Parts: sequence; C-alpha cells; structure tokens
Amino acid sequence: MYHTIQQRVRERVSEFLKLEFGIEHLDLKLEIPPQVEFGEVALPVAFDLAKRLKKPPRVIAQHIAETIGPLDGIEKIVVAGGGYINLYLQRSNFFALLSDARLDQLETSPRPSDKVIVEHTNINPNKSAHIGHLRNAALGDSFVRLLRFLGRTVEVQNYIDNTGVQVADVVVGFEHIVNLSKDQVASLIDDPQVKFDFYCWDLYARVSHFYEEDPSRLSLRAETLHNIERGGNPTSELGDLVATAIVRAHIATMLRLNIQYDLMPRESDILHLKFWEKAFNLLKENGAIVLESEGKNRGCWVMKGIESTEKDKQDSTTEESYDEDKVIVRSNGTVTYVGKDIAYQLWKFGLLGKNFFYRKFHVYKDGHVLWMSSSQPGTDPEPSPRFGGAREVYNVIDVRQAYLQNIVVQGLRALGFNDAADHSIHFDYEMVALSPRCCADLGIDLSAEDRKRPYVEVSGRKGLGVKADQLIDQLIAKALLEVEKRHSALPAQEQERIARQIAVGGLRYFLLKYTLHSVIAFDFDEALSFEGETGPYIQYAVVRSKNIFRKYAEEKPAFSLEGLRARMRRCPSGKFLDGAANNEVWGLILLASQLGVLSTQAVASREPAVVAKYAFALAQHFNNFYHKHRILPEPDPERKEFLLMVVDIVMRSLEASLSLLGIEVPEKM
RNA sequence: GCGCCCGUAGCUCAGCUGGAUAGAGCGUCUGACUACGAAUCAGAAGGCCAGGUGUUCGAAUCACCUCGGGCGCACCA
Repeated sequence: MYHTIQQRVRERVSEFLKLEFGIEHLDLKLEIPPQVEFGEVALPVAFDLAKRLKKPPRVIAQHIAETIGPLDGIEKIVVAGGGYINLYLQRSNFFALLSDARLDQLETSPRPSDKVIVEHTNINPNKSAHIGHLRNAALGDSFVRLLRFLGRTVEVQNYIDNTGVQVADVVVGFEHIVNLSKDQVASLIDDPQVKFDFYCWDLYARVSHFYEEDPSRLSLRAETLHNIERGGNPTSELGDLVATAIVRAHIATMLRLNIQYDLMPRESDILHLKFWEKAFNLLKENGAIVLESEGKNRGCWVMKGIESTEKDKQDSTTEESYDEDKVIVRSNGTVTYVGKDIAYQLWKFGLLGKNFFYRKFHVYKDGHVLWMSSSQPGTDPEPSPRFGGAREVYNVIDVRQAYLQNIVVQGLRALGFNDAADHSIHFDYEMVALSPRCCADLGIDLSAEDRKRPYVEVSGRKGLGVKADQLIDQLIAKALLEVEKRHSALPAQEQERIARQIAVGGLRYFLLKYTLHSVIAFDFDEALSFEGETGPYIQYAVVRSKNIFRKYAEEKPAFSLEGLRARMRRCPSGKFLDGAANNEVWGLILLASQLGVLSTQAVASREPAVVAKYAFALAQHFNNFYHKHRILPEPDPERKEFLLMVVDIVMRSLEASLSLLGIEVPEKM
C-alpha cells in the first residue's frame, strides 16, 4: 500500500521540478523517515538541488513545500532539519484504504510477461543433502516466491549432475568397496530400515580414504566416470539407479522445507541429446574457443582469459603465476563442466536450437507436477509445459564458483549473445561453514590449526557436515517438547504437525536472516533457538492475533473479518490515529503497509534477508502493541473495532511476509 | 602473485544507491503472568563502526592505502 503513495509522490514531485526549475531525469530519492514524528515520506531532494541552484537547501525545501500545492492523500508538508521535506499522510484516509487492501500480492503497473528461470539446489546426487545445500535452496526458493509476489512468471529448475565425478565415486564405492550388485543396491534403496542417502554419505567418505590409501585406484574413478558418461552398460545403470534414488531423497528433504521445483534437467540428457556438440560447433565457429597446439594445455580446446595474451609475455614461468585460460574440452576429448554449463545456459535462453524430452518425475500433493528431462520422447498422455526460453536467468550458486560462472557468461558473450549474457545472473552467496564448537558437538576431531580458525568448511568428501534431515529431525524433536508442554490435550498428530511447522519456521528463518555475503558459521544453539530473532517468534505473533479473532468469534458468532474490513473503509478512525498520542499505533500500521516496498527492494538487491528482517521488526512492533492494548475487554465498541482492524492488518502483512520466506503459520503455539 | 568477500556492542549479525540521536538478537543484571496463554513485554549496562588519508555542507556508508580473517585462480564441480 505504501508503495503506491511513494509512486504518487515521486510522479508529482518530478513533474513539479520540471515545471518549476526545468529539472528532468533527476534520480528522485524517497526515504522513510526514522520516526513518524518526521512524517511518512521524506524527500532529501533539496540537498541535491542546492549546488545546482546555488541556494541553501533549507531555502529550496521551503520553496518547494510552499508552492507544490496539495497532494492527494497528503495532510501537510513540513521542512525539517537542514532541508528535509517531510510529507505527512492523511492517516484515516490511508487506514481506510489499507483496511480493505490485499496484502498478499502486490498490485503494480504492468510487468514484463517474460519468463524468469531460477536455478537452485543443484546437489550432486550421490549423498544426503547438508546444511550448505539448505542455504542454497532456502535462498532460491524465497527469491522465487518474491519474484512471483511481484507478478513475475518464474520457472524453477534443479539441475542434476548425474554423470559427474561425485556420482562416479559412490559407484566406485558400491562396485569396489562394498561389492554390491545392482540388485543388491536396489533392495538397499527399498529397505525401509536403511536411509539410502545417509548410507551413501558414509560410503562417499570411505571412497576418499580408499583413494588415499592407494592413489592408483584413481584409475577406477576415471574408468567409472567414462562408463557413466557413455551410458548403456552395467556401471552406468548402477549410477542411474543410485542418482535417481538420491534425487528422490533430496526432493523429499526439500519438501519438508516447503520447497518445490518445476523441472530437473539432467546432465546425462545434455550429453545424450548432444547439446554439447551443438554448443561446441557454435563456439568453434565464433572463435570463442581455440585448440591449443603447444604449452601445458596442448591438445585442449580452451577459452582464452581476457588478458592472457598480454600476461603471457610477462613472467608466466614463476611458480605463483596462474593460467588465465580455461580448458573447455580436455585433451582426451571429454567436456568439462563449464562446457556443459554453457550449452545448458544457452538452452535456458532458448538459444541452443535443441530441446529436451520430458517425463513426469513426481506429483506434489497440491497436484503440481515436477518434470524431469529425458533423452527419449515421453509416454505421458499429458504434454509437458514449455520449458526454457527465458529472458532472465538466476543461477543460485555459492560464491566459490564465481570464476566458473564468469566463464559461462563470457562464453555467451563470445557467441554474440550479449543480451543473454547481461541477463545471466549469478545469484552468489557465501558458504555455510561449521563453528569449531559445532564440530565438537558432532564429535569431529579437528587439528590444532583448525581449532583456532573462526570456522571450517563443510566437506562431503570427508563426511564433515550437518545432514539436512538430521538437523530437521532434531528441530522437530525440540519443537515437539515445547508443544507438548503447552498443548498436551491436542492429538499427537496435531502436535507433530505444529512441531514440524515451528521447526521449519526456525530453520528457514535462520538460513535467511543472514545477508548473502556473510559466511554462516553454523552453530546448533543458534539454529535450534525459538526465541528472539527467530522464525517461531514471528509465527507466534501471528498465532496471537489469530487467537484474538478466534476468541472474539466465540463471543460474537456473527463476526466476520470481511464485514469488519468493509466497515473500516467508512469508519471515521481519525480520533484513534491522529496526533502524537497515537504515534505508536500509527507507526505499527505504517510498518505493516510497507511489505511491497521491502519486497521490491529485496528483489532489486537480490537479498531475501531484507524481508526476513522486515517480518521480524513488524512482529516485534506487534508484540509491543499487544502488550499495551487489551483488545477484547475494550469497552468502547468503536475503539475495539479499530484495534481489531489494526490486528488484522498486521496479521495479513505478517502472514504474507512469512509466506515469502516459505514459513507456515501453526494453528496454535 | 592476481582477483573477490568480510572486519560495527562480550558473542552472532542488521544498517552501506552518503543524510535527521549507530540498531537488533543472544548473553548479563532489574522488573512484569488469575486466559486476547510469558515461545512474550518493559528497563539497565555495553560502540574512537579494524586503522589511516582523502572527497563532501555531511562518511559506518564513497575513493585510496595499511593491517587482520576467509574464499577463489584444475584437463574437479
């Protein structure tokens, strides 16, 4: 709601500046004043104009305030400080509009109908998901929700690297360490006593030791990888069996956190459908990659580093100099990940001239279908949606892969696809690491050196990490204890449902409250907390407001929120809103109206934490309000309805905010 | 060696398209529950915003340098 006021002010002031001073194309800044005493919209524009007009800011501000004339919805304009122009809203008017407005979506001017692809999760299908993967998925999923909130059409992809080294390693484990046949692995997968992804987690760590013991065993990896890539042999079948089972496990894990996908493109299909050959030809034709005939990359097709030609002349012989070139095709003829990623990225923009086949992989409870790429035409009677062909692509990948992501974009540019390159966005974020204390909790021995560090990296290879499902289980167990304490009369099933919602709320908020470039040093105490700045704190604020309405409906069965909202549209609420005495309630209402502004900001800055922080601040203000006002015992019926309306507005804004974070609201807490 | 990120209260972090008194949570200490259920609230203590120089009417925020920490720079992904 607030953003429409902003928009109106922006238009009006721009127009005024043009007429009055002949100033155009000024980047007009609007601020939200730090306190309601300073009004609701602040313009620091006079500071910027001071130089141009050679007058003190205060004088300019005064002039604008006096001559701009009345603005719709604005009560008064006051100059403050060194030259701020502060606008004060007509509170009751704004309140009436807000009472009846939809807060769960943003009504905005027409948006581009172009599709946006968000790729996230992308976990190697060879072991269970860990805490680092959860950060990726939570960020990606919340970003998707934000884009949809702003009216964008979004396609969510989860890329499956089912023919990579990591899958090969686990296959080596099955074939050469535990010596299990394909059938035996299949029954392991079906065994309800075995959590297959956890089993692979341990096996994968064993494979690392296996190689360390005897490095000649690395030839097994190469051989296995080659078989998997080629397909149509027992090893590749085993690889496919394992990868598919692990993908199912990942889908289930993510579903626990309310994360869904539209499509899972697989690397094997990129290979079999010869996406790479197509991209390879394009790259060759455009001279984007060259075949090296000498040097250490002899026999490889490489993409030249931007400055490599000049750098080469300098001291490239010293040990510490690094190669600027990136190998795309190895001397043995196989393609690196980057090469395949260039082909995939081209497909996402609809620039490859090839397409996948598709088959249904999973149907979610709400009927939404998760599709998987395929190398063969599908047998589903229902045609698949049209995938790919986006205008804008976000790749949610941690910052350690920035270099690779740049190469991919560089590839697009070399092919002349500048628009696609400009709209290929690496949604980069910092890793989740483990605090030394956390390692101690996990019973991991750290070297004396590592103990001194602020954090240590998660390592799937070493089996060092917090498994996602284990963490979720732990959170649910803890939440369940609290629920049992408070709601012992509820049926067990209902208790568990609430515990799950609280656990997920806690975890998702924990993963989202940090800004992108902050390393999360994972700590059990912080992740398992339900008090203070946490998801459950916000959920609790909503539950409290729902309790008020539930209780009120018991007293007055005829009561309905719709009726209340309609009445409030016409209610003279000024006496409850105007004046300094009502600043606190007004501040709460104003804050509740700002979700649109904050979510726009969150998308523009690619920072879901903005919404997380907002939701928390709003919940905080609400809890304060809740303590100060006893609503149901309120004797004045008009005032009571007004207070109920405030609760409703805040509740709707909080629910919408939580939904952007992928957090549900429990019935009771 | 080169590149990127981080350095704000005891701890974990917001604030960074320059702006109105630097914020929150945790922890510590004081207080507040007879059902709109305290997973809450109120209050207190706690900061040369790593350091330096510059730009500006104005710098936690921008530029440059220094110091600390992390991550990249594979024919792994």
